[in-house]
Amino acid sequence: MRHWLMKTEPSVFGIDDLQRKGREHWDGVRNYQSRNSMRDDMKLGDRVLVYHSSTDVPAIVGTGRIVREAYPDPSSWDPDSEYFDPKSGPDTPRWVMVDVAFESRFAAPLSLAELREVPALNGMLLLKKGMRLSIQPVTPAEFEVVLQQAERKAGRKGKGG
DNA sequence: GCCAACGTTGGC
DNA sequence: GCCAACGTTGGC
Repeated sequence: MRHWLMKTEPSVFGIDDLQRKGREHWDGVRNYQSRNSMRDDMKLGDRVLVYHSSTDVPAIVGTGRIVREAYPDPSSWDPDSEYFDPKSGPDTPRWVMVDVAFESRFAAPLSLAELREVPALNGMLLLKKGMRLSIQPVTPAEFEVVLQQAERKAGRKGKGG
């Protein structure tokens, strides 16, 4: 089983939307490297960190799980979609998506700034300068540390500190 | 195949 | 809104 980080803009689709819907097809990825990750490496049951970008406080906000492996993204040949790509068609799909199921929503999101303060996450791709990939591999150790940090922060919050 | 110009991402 | 860092495009 692999671990991933998937970015999303909460103004478009955030962890609250994922929780409400239970699962969602992750459409709109238009970067070849991210597409290849989804197409070649994402497997059923893989775990996902959900990350909010382009928002006041960019943060990891919860977790999900891959519940359907890569299949063509129909928004790529929908002229009315903001994700439309004239080079993609039903017979020649250029872009793929996966389905992600909601798993958890952190009581206290872990902001980018907080993540940078965790020594064990020094090597995390997300924290590297210039890293813009919307789909990133995460090591099992990093994934575990993130969960621990989220629990720790939620615990502090719960005790009023 | 090079590379300049342009577009996008995304934190700040 | 700025701008650094990338990715893509297209002329040659």
